[in-house]
Amino acid sequence: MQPTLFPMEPQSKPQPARSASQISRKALNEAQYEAVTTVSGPVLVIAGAGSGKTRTLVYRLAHLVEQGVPPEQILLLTFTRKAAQEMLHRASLLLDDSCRRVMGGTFHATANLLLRRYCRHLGYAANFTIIDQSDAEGIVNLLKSSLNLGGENKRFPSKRVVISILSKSVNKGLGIEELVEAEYGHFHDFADDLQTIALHYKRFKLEHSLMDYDDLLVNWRRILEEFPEVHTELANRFSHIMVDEYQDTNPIQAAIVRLMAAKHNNVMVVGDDSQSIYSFRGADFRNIMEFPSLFPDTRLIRLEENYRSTQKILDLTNAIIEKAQEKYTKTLFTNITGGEKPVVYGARDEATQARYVAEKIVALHKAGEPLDEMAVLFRSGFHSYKLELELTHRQIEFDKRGGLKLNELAHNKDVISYLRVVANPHDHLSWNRLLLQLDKVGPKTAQNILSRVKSAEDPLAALREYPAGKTWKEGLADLLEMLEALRQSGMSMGQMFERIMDYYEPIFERLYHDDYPRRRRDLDEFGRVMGGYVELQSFLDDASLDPPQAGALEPDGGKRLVLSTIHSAKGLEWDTVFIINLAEGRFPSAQAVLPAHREEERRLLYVAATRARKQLYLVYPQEVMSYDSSAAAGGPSPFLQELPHALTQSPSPAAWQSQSSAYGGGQEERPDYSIPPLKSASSASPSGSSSAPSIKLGNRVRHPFFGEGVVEKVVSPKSLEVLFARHGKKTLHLDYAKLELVQ
DNA sequence: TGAGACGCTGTTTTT
DNA sequence: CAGCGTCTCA
Repeated sequence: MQPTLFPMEPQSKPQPARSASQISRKALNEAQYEAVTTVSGPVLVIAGAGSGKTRTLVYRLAHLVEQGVPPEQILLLTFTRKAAQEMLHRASLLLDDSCRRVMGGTFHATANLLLRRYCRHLGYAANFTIIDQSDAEGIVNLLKSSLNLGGENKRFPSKRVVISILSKSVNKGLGIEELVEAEYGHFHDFADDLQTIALHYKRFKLEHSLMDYDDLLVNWRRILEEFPEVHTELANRFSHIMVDEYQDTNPIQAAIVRLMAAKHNNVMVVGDDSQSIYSFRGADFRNIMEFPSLFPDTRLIRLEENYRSTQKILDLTNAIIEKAQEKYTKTLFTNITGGEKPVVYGARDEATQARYVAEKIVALHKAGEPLDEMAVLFRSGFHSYKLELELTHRQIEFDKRGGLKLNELAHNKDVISYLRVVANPHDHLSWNRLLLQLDKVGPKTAQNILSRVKSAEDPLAALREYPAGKTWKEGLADLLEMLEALRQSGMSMGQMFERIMDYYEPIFERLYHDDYPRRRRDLDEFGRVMGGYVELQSFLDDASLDPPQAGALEPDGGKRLVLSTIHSAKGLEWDTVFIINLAEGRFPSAQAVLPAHREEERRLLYVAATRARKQLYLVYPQEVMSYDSSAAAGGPSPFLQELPHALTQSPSPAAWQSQSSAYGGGQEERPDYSIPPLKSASSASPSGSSSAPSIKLGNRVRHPFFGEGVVEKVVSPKSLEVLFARHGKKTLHLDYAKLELVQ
């Protein structure tokens, strides 16, 4: 996360082609070669998982430059900034450093750079602040109270839902009313209020020079659509455009691509409809299929040979996607033979699952597998907590990706707010946060102060004149003094951090008195990241657009195991992949009830499983505890149950012996539970296998966690559907669940 | 009007 | 378990 502004400036003269490399021909298969060398006109590449998509993009990049296309005229849009940099790096190895001058990054980061330059056309000052989702939610909160909405009504959508509705409305180009009717029927009564909030939200952002993620895209499109001279300038500037992960773009991004390519029409997009996993961000996998209608005479190229996984893994992933309701046929094949069938393992609970995975990793590592060639993937950030404990105990180093970001921690947000106010004094969202930190200042006072300085040219100066209450006069003066000091240029980012901490430290300790020592470490880490920047604005931009992972110090070169959400694992691959918590209620996520959402969850599993080169483990706990240690869910995910049995194997009992757990080893083992794979090996807990007397339809049964229930359905000789009084309907497998008949 | 205590609820994924 | 809203007291 170094400051990486991509050069926008001079266009260099065409580079003479370096030695005509035959690189491409040999290193590429026929379809890849065609994709690399088709440099004019629109091209759509449907690239199956592991089909050498990145390789193709990298070679094409090098090929273009080699053909004499000035790197500055190439625009590479990727899903993460890291992906762009990785590709530019690899292209520069193939050819030379000129590849580095290609303009590349995410849609959002590129929008940011362009808008800093052109946003004045839209009435925005160039020092606008980019806000993240929680900032956006903060605005909704402010509006809710100032507009007196939702107050007493408990059913009013939460700020989170409000923002997702507003965002969807923007991304899908639907009116609030329309959208609410279509997708949020239960909020029908609030459609008007939502409309009001939407209006004020928009106004608030404009008045205070704030842009959210959607604004970056929408405003990029607007300057292209509404300002022909800007459109011409930009469309002329980029002669070649490439877009990666096109299946995860939304209609706005599609429009941007169309407009940016309007002059030269040399645009290649790459993607895989089976791997579309961002519909919550407005993406629609059908977008990729519509590309040819956006660009007539599109050349369609399919990459279908998989170079990543063994046939045994591919058989399973094909089976996963085979079940998809809607799919565009694409047959993946590989020439990689051998390997093991994917392993399916039902652990008793999360602790056992963590232990199993950790022990397996240790064993594989001992057998020579480098730690960084293994990864553990999961649906949601918190799914790995137990495993993190286990790994920490065993001193296995890991990197966690996805989940909490450094800039999402409240105390780091505080620090960001000071800087934001310096960069953009009209940012009332940040002002509000800072004012609330003053002792004796609450929401009312903060609003009063802000409404008075609203129209001031220089809010800082205006505040100094403000008739402060005597209880908080001093606090305000200190704050202003600190901000004034930051505003004087000449301070390095490191010095700014020091100055902020001088002021903030006592406030910080008061605010977070229970655990400020722990939080202090995050702040120091944050300060170090900040110290790496030269420019305040680029630090703030990156803090929103490319936030560093919490707890992940910059890589020290040591090889580490990777823990990652599936979303953050997109595009990556490892020898060995564990997918954990593949359990009912967790994956697919319990929230995914609509068919379309469940379909996306299935694609998510597909993405996860196709990350594996040699070995794949699918693991789930029989019981999942929720935070208050009641049973919440558990048992194999429906996705697992529908997979053909022949494609997977159970772990051999000898493969891992239950040693004393690193944590909770002494915990009373609940005698009712046997560890499934060991059960047949008779080492199961004593009373475990005595369960499952013949249970019939209509019987009352007792389950150790779910309590009492009635058998509703006998699915198979070994599995039942039981309706529990307190936990609803569960499907239980008699080999795993200990059920007692209740007389 | 602000601060702090208490009790209820709901819990993805990311730019 | 945190992040709400609600309630009470200063």
